[in-house]
Order: sequence, then C-alpha cells, then structure tokens
Amino acid sequence: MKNSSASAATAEPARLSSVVVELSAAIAAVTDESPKILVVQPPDTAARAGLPCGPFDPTGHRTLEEGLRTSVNQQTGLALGYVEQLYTFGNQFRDPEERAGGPRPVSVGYLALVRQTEVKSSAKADWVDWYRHFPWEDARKGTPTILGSVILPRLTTWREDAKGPERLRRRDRLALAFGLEGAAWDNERVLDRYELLYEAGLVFEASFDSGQKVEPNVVAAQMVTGAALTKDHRRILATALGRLRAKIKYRPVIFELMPPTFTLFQLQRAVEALAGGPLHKQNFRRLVANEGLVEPTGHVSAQTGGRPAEIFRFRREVVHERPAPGVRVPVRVRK
Amino acid sequence: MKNSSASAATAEPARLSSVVVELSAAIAAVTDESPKILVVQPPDTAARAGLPCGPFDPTGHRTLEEGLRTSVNQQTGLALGYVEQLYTFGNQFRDPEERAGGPRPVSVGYLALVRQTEVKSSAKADWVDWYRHFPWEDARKGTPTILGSVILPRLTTWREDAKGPERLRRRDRLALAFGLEGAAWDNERVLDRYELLYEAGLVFEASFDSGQKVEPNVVAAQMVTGAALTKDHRRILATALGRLRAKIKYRPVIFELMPPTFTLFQLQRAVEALAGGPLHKQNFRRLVANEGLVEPTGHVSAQTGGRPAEIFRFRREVVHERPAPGVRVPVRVRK
DNA sequence: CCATATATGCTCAAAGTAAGCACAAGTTAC
DNA sequence: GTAACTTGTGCTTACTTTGAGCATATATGG
Repeated sequence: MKNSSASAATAEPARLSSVVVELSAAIAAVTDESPKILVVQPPDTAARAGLPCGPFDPTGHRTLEEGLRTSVNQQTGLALGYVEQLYTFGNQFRDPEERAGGPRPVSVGYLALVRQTEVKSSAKADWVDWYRHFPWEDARKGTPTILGSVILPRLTTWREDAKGPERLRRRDRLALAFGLEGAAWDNERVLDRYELLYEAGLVFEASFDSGQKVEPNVVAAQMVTGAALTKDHRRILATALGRLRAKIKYRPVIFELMPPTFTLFQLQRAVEALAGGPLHKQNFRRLVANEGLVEPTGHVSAQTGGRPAEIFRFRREVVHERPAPGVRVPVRVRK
Repeated sequence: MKNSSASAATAEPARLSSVVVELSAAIAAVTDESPKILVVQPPDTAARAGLPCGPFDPTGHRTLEEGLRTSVNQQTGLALGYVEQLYTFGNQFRDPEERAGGPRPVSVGYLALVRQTEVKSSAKADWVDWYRHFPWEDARKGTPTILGSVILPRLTTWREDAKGPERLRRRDRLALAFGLEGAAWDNERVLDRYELLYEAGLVFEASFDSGQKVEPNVVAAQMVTGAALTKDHRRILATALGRLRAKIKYRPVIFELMPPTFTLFQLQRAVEALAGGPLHKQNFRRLVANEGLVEPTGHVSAQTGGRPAEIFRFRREVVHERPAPGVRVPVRVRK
C-alpha cells in the first residue's frame, strides 16, 4: 500500500505510473418510445463522441457519486436524480494518450436515469438513440438483420479461426451470448455480446485501441456495428443497458424515466424500448396491475386514436409491499 | 480530463490531492456448513484486521482484475478462480491516513469464491466466520437476538432523533432494510442494513472514522454489532454478501464453493449458510433436480449417520440450457 | 353506419410452488 | 437384535402464476 505513494515521490517515473480516476455517466431517458442516451461531441470534431465524464477530484469531492453529479452538471447542466454505479474499468490502452506516456485511466461508469428530455445546457450534448451504438440489441421489430447478415457469420469465422481449447471457449461464449445451439437469447447479456465483437475486431474501437491496420472487409463490418465512442465509453454503455434491462424487472426504475402520469400502453412502450423486444399487451397490463405498481388517476387520455386510455401514476408504496417490485417483463412475443 | 494531470505537475499540492486505487478482495468459502471469509491480521497487532488488498499498479497490471489476482497471490498465496467486481468506494476519511495528508483511497472491491479451505500461505491470514462481522444476518436458527435486543431499539431511537423530512426518510429506509411495517426481510439488503448501522453510529467504524468521542452506551452497542475491520473493508464485505446472496439464485456460483461431488443436503447447507436462513428440504431438492443443476454420480455417501445420501456433481451444461441457472432458494421456513 | 384502431376485461389450460405425508435405509443406544 | 433416531427420497394436494387468446368497449375517419 505504501509502495505506490512512495513511487509517486520520484519525479519522472511518477508521471508514467500515475493513475487518474475518471467518472463517466450513461444518462438514459425514454422519449417518443425510443431509448435515448446523452453523448457529448468534443470541440475537436475529428475526435469521437463520448459520454459526459470528468476526473475525480479528491479535494473537492467527498464521494465518487458527488464527483459524478458535479461533473455532469458542469458539463451538461443536468441535475441528475437516480444514479447507480455500474462498473470500474482499468484496462490498458483504452485511452490513446496512455501510449504517449499519459496516466492510466481508471474509469468508474455510472448509470443515471432522467425524465423525458430535460433541456440540456449550451454544451454540445445530444440525445441519441441508444441502439445507434448497439443495432443488434433492438429486436422490437423482429430479429435485427445485422445479426444474421454480418455479425453471426463473422463471429463464426472468428470462432473457427482459433485452435484447440480456445476454439471451444469461443464456441461456449458465443453460444451463451447470442443464444446459439439451443441456448436462449438473454437480453441482459449486452456486455458479453459487445466484448465478443470487440475481441473479434468487429467494432471500430477494437482496431483503434490495438493501433494495428485492419483489412478492408473488417472495416466494412465495423461500419454496420453501430456508432463508436471514445475510449471505453461504449463498453460502459453496454454495461448500462444490460444493468438497466435487468433492473427494471425487480426495481421500479422504469418510473424514473416516465412522466408523472401515463397510460399503460405508454409504459409498455417504454419497457419495450429498453428491453429491446415486443411484449404481450394483455399480460403486461395484468402484471403491472397485479403487482400494484400503478394506480389510476381517474382521468383518461383521448390522444390514442382509439378507445381512450386510462391514465395511471406510479404507486410509491409498492416498494414497501413487495420484496422486488419491478415490471415483470412477460414473454417476448415473436413479431 | 487534462486538469488532473496538470495539477499533478505541481509539487506539494499534488501529494495532497492524489488518488490511490486500492484493490480489495472478499474471498469466500464454505466449510463445515458455515460461510468463511479470509481476513489478514496486520503486523501491528493494535491495528484492525482487514481484507487482502493491495494498490493498483498501472505499470505492472494490464487490468484491475489482474492486479487483484497478483496482489492476493502475493499476500496469501491463493490463486483465485472465480472473481467478480463489486463496487468502487471513494468516500472521504475512511482511511485515517487521509486526515494526515495521505492520498485519497479509491477502493475497488471484489468478490472471490474458492473451494473449501485451500491452504493459505505463511501470511497471517485466517478464515473466519462471515457472520462474525454481521451477526444480525444469520437467521438460520431463528431471528438473531441482537436484532430485537439492541439493533432495532437503537435504530428506532436514531430514527426518532431526526426531525421533519429526514425522520421520514429514516423511517422509510429502516422499514425497507429491516422489513418493518409490513415489508418483508430481504436477505440481499446487507449493505443497506450495514449503512444504516454505520450512519446511526452503531458500528465501531463509524465513530472511528468520524474521529469523535462516543457515549458509553453507544460503545456498548458497538460491542455486539460484530467485529470491525480496517478502513471500509466491512462495507465491501457487506456488499459481497448481498451480491452473493442475490447471485446464487440466478447463476450456479454456489458450485464454486462446493467440492467436486456432494450430497444434496450438503448443497442445501451451503446455500443456507450463505442465504442466512433455513430452507424446506424436499422443495429444495426438487428445485435443484428440476433445474438440471446436478446429476448423480452413482455413488452414495455413508457419512451421514442416517440413510446414505446419493452423491451428485454439478452439471456444467445447464448454463447453456437455461437463461438463469441458479439455486432457486425456496421459501424460508420459520424455525 | 361501417371499417378500423386502440383499450380493457375475461377465460382457460399448463406449469410452477409451498407444505406436508409417508416411507426407505442407514446408525446408535440398550 | 431391536427400538429409537437420523437422514434421504418419492409423492400428493391445494394454490398461484403464466402464456395465450377471445371478446367487448370506445374512440376516429370516411
């Protein structure tokens, strides 16, 4: 424990072996039935976009979460409500500056949920569709075509390129992550899938980080595997999506993303947007009603172009009544 | 992002505002039907015991997990198998050295699972009963007496000491964490409970960290709220227990703690040890069997002092067959 | 009024769960 | 050896949850 502070006392080597703790936030919202996240465009337009983030300042920040909130506030003007820590990454060479002798970034990723598209500040921050970065994760209108046309064929090739036990390991991981060979597609395994694409060199970040030239056909594949982000931000985003998909099932976090009142169909659309697949309507409403997650406001909405929908609000009391109050996502209906 | 490395260039302030990333491991095992964790006793016997940990070295470690594995190996001689990141804490003043101008520790906590009590090295590391640090979490033989005799009365006092909205917030948190006012006891909320005890000053670490004198009756309460650990290690341990209790339900992690073959009752005892409560025997075995988690070896055990039990082994294939293969913990039987 | 769209209520079969009874097959006390 | 006890295992039963779909209610646009 003492060693690190001791090495920090020396002059030049200290710069080389130093660590910077970076706090990054995947800030999610749901608007117009589509999941959004906030990305910031750096002033240098050639650089890749990234998540709102900033360095942890031990003198100014009493906790990591406080540091995150102030960073995000300065950068985007948003005052975050629900915030949850995701994961801490410290992999080598995810930041190009490190090769140039820069400090090793240890990045703590957070998931934040905000209601609607609260206006952002002057900063160059944009709400973009979450699936722009993960086109293979959106199965709301059937299995994404990229899966069958590009991703699975290339991953299969990558798997067969390996020899011996490594090939078996790859076969295993592929089957589990993408629901092959009898396994079921698990919508929470977003990170597993992204990591496989990264290792197989099918996302832009992979060849960028390795610093090596890539073949033209690989470049072509990278074109359709979603928009890249700076450093490991897409990885944080994958972690966030996976965690959020898991969490809506046992905590009422979906309501952090909804307006104060809503129809059950709006709620269903929001859950579908995050879960990435269509749900059985009647069962969905029965479940949310049975769980006591919502209560009627007594009003109805006429905006629907059909029979008016009853308007509901979230019942805060559920958290006291049930051990795991969440939206029980019913079976995925094939479309 | 540039600011932090810039501030590191100056001489004295850099020491004050520096950050050290510390990697800590909650290494769990189950022996003799009781859950164990590995704690190391510092050479200075006056100091509190702690988890195996070490600083993250950006020059030597390519990833955080690699850093953890080498740290633990050097310190205890253990070669970890299953390892999972838990949470990253960066709270101020959890390390007394910080008040003396030391660097701010950002500690990344890990959960590691090892089989049986693999021999430890020469280091002063001991396997201790996990519940020694959390006596209120073990309900295998009925509700722990400390809960009713000390913890809940004092927490109630603490709750009522607050005024206005803060009192309501405390009421809410207390009810949720400890299953009061109609809520159910959720065995996964280990961290929530520990944090409440910490905030209420009922664990030793709280008064130590604050640096303030405490009243004699509070000291008395701290005597029965389990063994303290250094810095925030008990918090990491609480996180680990909560996560493990959640995880055994949907991932077959329990088998990381079991010997290669075992009887169903041994398996049940192991799950009970972690879950902290008794289970219904017949239903437990039906669930484990139905899930296809285990398969018979064809042998029987004669060690049981009763009818010999069939010996099983883990069926690795389940991970391919079911989306969430875990030990479905049946209802808690009241004892 | 009709076609059509969405909202909502209801049924029904299949599967899963909690609880407990009964019996099997060993060990230990005497 | 036998009774008493311990642990293991099969099975029943009432109840709850789930997946799926049918039917009906109430809007809109022609």
